[in-house]
Amino acid sequence: MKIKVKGIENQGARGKMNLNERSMIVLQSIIENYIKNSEPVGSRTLSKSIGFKLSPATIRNIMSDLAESGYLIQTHTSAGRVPTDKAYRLYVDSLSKKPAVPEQIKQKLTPVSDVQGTPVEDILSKAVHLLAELTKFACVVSTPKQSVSRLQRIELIKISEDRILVILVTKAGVVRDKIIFVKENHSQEFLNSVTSFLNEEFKNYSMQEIREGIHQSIVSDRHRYHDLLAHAVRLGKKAFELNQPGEMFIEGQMNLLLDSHFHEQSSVKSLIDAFEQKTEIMKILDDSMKNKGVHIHIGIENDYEHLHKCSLITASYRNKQNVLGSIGVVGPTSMDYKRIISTVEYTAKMLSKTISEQSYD
Amino acid sequence: MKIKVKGIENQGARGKMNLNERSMIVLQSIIENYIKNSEPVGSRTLSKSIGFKLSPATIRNIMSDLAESGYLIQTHTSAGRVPTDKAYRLYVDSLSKKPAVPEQIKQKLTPVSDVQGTPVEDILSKAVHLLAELTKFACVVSTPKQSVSRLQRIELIKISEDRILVILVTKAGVVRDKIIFVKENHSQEFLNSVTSFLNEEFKNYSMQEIREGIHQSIVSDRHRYHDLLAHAVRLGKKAFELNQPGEMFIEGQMNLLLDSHFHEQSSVKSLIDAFEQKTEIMKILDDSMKNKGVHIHIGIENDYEHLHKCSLITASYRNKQNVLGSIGVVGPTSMDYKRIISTVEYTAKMLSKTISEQSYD
DNA sequence: ATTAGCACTATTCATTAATGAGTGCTAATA
DNA sequence: TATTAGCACTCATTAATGAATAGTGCTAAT
Repeated sequence: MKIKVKGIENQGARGKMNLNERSMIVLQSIIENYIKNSEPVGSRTLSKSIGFKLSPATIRNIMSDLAESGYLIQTHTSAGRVPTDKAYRLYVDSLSKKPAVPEQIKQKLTPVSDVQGTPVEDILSKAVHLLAELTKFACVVSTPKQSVSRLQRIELIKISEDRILVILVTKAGVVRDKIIFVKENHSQEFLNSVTSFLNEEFKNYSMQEIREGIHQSIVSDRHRYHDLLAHAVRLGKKAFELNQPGEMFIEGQMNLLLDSHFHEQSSVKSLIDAFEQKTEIMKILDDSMKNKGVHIHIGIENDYEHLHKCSLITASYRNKQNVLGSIGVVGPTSMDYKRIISTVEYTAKMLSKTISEQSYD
Repeated sequence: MKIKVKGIENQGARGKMNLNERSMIVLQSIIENYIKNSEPVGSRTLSKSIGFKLSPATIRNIMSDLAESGYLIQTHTSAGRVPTDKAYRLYVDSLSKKPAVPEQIKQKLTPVSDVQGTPVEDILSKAVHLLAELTKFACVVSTPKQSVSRLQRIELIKISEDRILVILVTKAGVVRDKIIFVKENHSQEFLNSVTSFLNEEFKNYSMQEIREGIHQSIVSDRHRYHDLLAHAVRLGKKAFELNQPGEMFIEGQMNLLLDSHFHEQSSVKSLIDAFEQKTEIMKILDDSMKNKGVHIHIGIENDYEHLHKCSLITASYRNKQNVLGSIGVVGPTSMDYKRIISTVEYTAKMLSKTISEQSYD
């Protein structure tokens, strides 16, 4: 009892603020050590690897305090200590300035911007592939959100008596096609009139706006062409209906299995489920579109239970007008945050740049 | 020495033909046992599980012969026996008639055919997903080969001053879009003329035929429209250039890692490489389009070294006119061939049916 | 031709003991 | 008062041992 109290007093003395500078450095050192070797780190090892001189005994005291404040845990009594999610959070928050992107990574990523007239999907797929190769973790990227994409062009092509091929080209350069079924047998000429009407009316509007405004439009313009309008609206409604729930490309799942941090069976199985589900990871990607910069979700911070054992680093990409989607890395909580964060950030930047250059405006 | 010879004589006596019927049954029994439990099978176990009465000793003799003929190997002296690739080959070749498809599998696969106006890619992706779920292995499917696809419709859409969006719709219902860059600033009206010329000229021809014939065409028709033709050919050449090297969807890679047969690290790593490479597996899928029915590649039979530890079961799918691509399963050499073969076959059939219904003709 | 019996072999499993990395506490030190 | 050295203690990992087990191959009997 007495002893416990003394320990707490000690901690109180050292940590007048949230954490005294020295213990902060120790914690940082532990984290970086653990990230590197993925093994619990003990006081002896640390005493050597740390910058300045400090005996193992002193470090043990500090560690003891850190453990009590919830930054470290022990897997068992006589083992070294392992950082908690709380520690990682403190660590990434304290990363003063984003570290420079290594030249090597920059070079590897140049192929992303080296594309002429490539479909956006291919660019995304290339980017996520490279990201997986660089980070050695699983990576995901969401395709541009249809709802915020602005219309560049719509085209209606008669395919057969009852089928019309709808082509939507967005400003971002995404081409979406879908086939709609109709009862009436429209001529291609008629479809052309509808097409040019829709193009005039809706160019530059986002899909969402179009979907919401398509009724409005009838009302105000009712007088002009009568028959045309009725059909145009009917076709337009079908054409602009959102069909895809939003896609996601995944790469490098395998990397996770070979990773030393995931040697436990259970957490791997969890992750597999998470990737099969898709929706939960998609949610995180969508969230990441709301704010600028890199987003970091560490272990337990994730709502989704299957992601409790891993961290996600995400960043959105955009063209000149809009935020389109986001790209991210899924790895163990003990990933090399410095490196991953800067890599993700840089990749997203390159992606934005490339897609912006390809956009129409 | 004497003994060895005696063994060979024994084998000779039993196997007047290639393999006497009884040893065939024993081999079959061993294989099925090993497929089920993925553990070396011994004479005692077999003596019980085999249909008719046969003492362990007799079975040992038979096994010894089979081992000498290269159908079985032992991992070590006092272990049971394990079938070789040669044995699996004999086994699948002797599967007299394709076993019936379990009702359960049929039910699971009905969703594939339950699609109205869905893009072919989505159908493929759904099929391969279901196949992976059913087989619990990794599954692949190749997208319809562009070169054999027949043209239903081509459309040229002016996107910006120097960019034209090309839409190719094939009979199979695949919509391919690509953007081509041009120097001249053509009007949309002009593009429309080119479009209808190309459509008239090339409808129902395969992409390959079109690519080969596009020169021919100029020559014969030289007189008709002059200026138009020159441009049409130039644009057409660009438009029909094959852009994609042929895609492939992969699903269920993770299944392999959880599989009991792949407990060795090395073979998993090999497979990962094989999937990253893609080209080698693609080759096998392409090969499978040349002949009807199910194709089976067992372990060492594969040219590609990384696939030596696994088997591939593939089958092509088609629409009414053409073989379009193929779908397949990648699993351990000790997979349940009966089940997998029939499942792949049935899936391919459903796929063909579904796609045929969606084809235009 | 088949089988029973026996000697022999290699794996697997549990037990034990030795090693070593690490902690916590106390007492000495600067 | 903060730091450090020293010591007892804990627990995981490793290696060694031996018993149990599943399997084979050979020989002799049926």
